[in-house]
Amino acid sequence: MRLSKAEARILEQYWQLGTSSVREVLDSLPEEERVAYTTVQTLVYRLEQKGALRRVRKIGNAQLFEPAIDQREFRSGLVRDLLELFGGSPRLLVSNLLETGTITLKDLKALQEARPANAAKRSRGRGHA
Amino acid sequence: MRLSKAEARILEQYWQLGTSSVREVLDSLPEEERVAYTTVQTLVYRLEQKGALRRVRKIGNAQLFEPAIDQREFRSGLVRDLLELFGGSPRLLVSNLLETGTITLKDLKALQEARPANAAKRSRGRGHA
DNA sequence: TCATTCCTACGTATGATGTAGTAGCATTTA
DNA sequence: TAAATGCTACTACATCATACGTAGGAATGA
Repeated sequence: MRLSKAEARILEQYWQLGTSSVREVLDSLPEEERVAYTTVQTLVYRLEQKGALRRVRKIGNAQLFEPAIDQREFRSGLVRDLLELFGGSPRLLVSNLLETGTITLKDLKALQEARPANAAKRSRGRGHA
Repeated sequence: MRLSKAEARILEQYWQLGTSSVREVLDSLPEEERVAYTTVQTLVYRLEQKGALRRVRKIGNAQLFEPAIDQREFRSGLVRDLLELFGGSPRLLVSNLLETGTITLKDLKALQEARPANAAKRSRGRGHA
């Protein structure tokens, strides 16, 4: 599933807010990103069509939606796509982070210590933040 | 500068081939990605307009192009964009790589050892792998 | 030189995306 | 209950991206 930038932005809000209406999402956007109600609505519909949101129930006549995909999985997809442009090498990607000073060796060390060995196994099946 | 996926794909070929013609790029694409000559041409033109390629000279009546931007810089831009969707946290990004098993602790260790401390300074002005 | 081949310039078609408007039903409220 | 408000569903439309076709000029070779 491929989401556009604007769609991803809305989905982000849903992850942050949890189940909510179009209106609530709109209101949650910072001033600078404010768009028309129907613009958000369209994006929400497209996200629903793509299976990224699902409608859960109505409150009054407002339809509530909630995320239907996991943020972690979504991000993994993004990373996967990006990796294609790094010749499939995650090490090149991390190298880039290091070279541009985006991340430091200290950061890496911290990550390693936070994740002693069995890290990979943890990744499935628990609620997200 | 923002490149589409297809454009980025063509630019990749240029980085690999160096100075070359539309025809050469087309021929260099693997079977599964083969498209029409004019499709590549369109992409090359757009890349030129965006300043990612520049025309260098003619051989016969074929125009030769070469990359006008650095692969490393380009990738950095991509990573920067991606990071926005990780709440700007490179550590979250690397966490994701670890959690999905895309990269291992061993990889990280290797990277760290390959780059003792002065890593950031090395990043400019040498050819890539 | 004349046919063939190749390249360029330009144009077309289609689908995705960003942004928003309108009509009308549902809900709330005077 | 009738007006006001809010939400949904549908539509509109401009722009971008992908992909390709065609016309015609340049180069090549017989």
